[in-house]
Amino acid sequence: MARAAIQQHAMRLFLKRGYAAVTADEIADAANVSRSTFFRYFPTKDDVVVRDAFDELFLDAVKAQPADLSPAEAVRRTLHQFMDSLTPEILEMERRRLALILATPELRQRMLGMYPDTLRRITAMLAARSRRGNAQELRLQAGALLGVGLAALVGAQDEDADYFALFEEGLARLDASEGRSRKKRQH
Amino acid sequence: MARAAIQQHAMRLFLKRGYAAVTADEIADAANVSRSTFFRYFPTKDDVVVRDAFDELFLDAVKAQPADLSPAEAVRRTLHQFMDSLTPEILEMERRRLALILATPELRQRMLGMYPDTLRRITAMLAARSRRGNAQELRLQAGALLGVGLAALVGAQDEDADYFALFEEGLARLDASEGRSRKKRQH
DNA sequence: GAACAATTTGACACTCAGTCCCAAATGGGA
DNA sequence: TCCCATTTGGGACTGAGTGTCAAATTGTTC
Repeated sequence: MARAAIQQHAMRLFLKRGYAAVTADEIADAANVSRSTFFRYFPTKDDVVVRDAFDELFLDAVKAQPADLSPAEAVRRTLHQFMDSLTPEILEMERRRLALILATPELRQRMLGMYPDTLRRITAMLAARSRRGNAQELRLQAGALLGVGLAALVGAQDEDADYFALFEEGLARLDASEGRSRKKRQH
Repeated sequence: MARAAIQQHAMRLFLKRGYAAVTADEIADAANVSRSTFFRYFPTKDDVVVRDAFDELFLDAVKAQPADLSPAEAVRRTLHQFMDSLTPEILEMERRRLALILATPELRQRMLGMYPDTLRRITAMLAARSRRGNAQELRLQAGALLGVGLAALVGAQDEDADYFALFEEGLARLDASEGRSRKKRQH
């Protein structure tokens, strides 16, 4: 209860006035909890925004894709499934959350700071999917996927383009350049 | 003068007692400057460590590699040249700096936070080398290189292996998987 | 329903990074 | 020597994050 209230009010305030302009005290007040409680639920202010309920689900969904798909293709399909299955409201909220992160230096940095961890999780997911290939090889595949994500992120910022579209395009290219030795199905 | 003194004393203290345990005040004292001066030269405490004199040089050196080399191969060669040309003392200092960054969450995060910027600079460098290929394509190449770097970084941490060795191995693989359409020379 | 234990919450004080502002020092020219 | 500009230092302030301890809440057992 407290947790949800904090997150909700925090997002509302952040979106209205910008991340930096809202203090932890204010959020706590708005959510009717004390500052202490705020920091008990969210060790840092960043956590309120950056903590993502979806990437766990997302990785599980990729893991569940047919084993004969290349990593890039498996990610691409999962992306589609998510876009299709999420309600428009949730999708819209996620978009705004992502936009806030990208527009705020601290949050962007925080998200990028999780890359090593994300890479480990992707590596583990790939290992579960293929169960062949040594750790270093799998890490490189994971790094390639993250590299595409990063390129999409920067592209989205610099060209003011859609992140998901760029990401998907990048995945397709990655698939084409590395996936020649794997079977492919059509989408 | 002040700048160098600050950086020197800061590194000495960080390496001795750990990054978090040393305050900006202490560093300023040790370097015989005021706190204000410290923050005038280094906007954040991180900057003292993370600010890298080499990556500028490194990118320039990659840019100067023969244009018929693949990006991965060009980077690989530049890496070799640097390892060979730097004095052992400087190389050792760089290793310790990197080790400090990797071992310190704040610094690691800070370094990763510069990835978008690094990607842009790599993209610009690739554009200067090839002058063919659209922005998105070049960004993806840059992303691939950074992905390899990230994989090496994580591998170095998790397997307690040498970062540079892993990075080079990753570059070789990247070159093999993408560079089939380009000429190659032997090292 | 009272008494009790455990967990959650709040209040408060503290450290430290980072910002701002203004006064003192420094260091060249003319 | 005087003047100007740039560099330095000295507080004072904000806000994030930590630690401690007491009060409140909740659940349990008799």
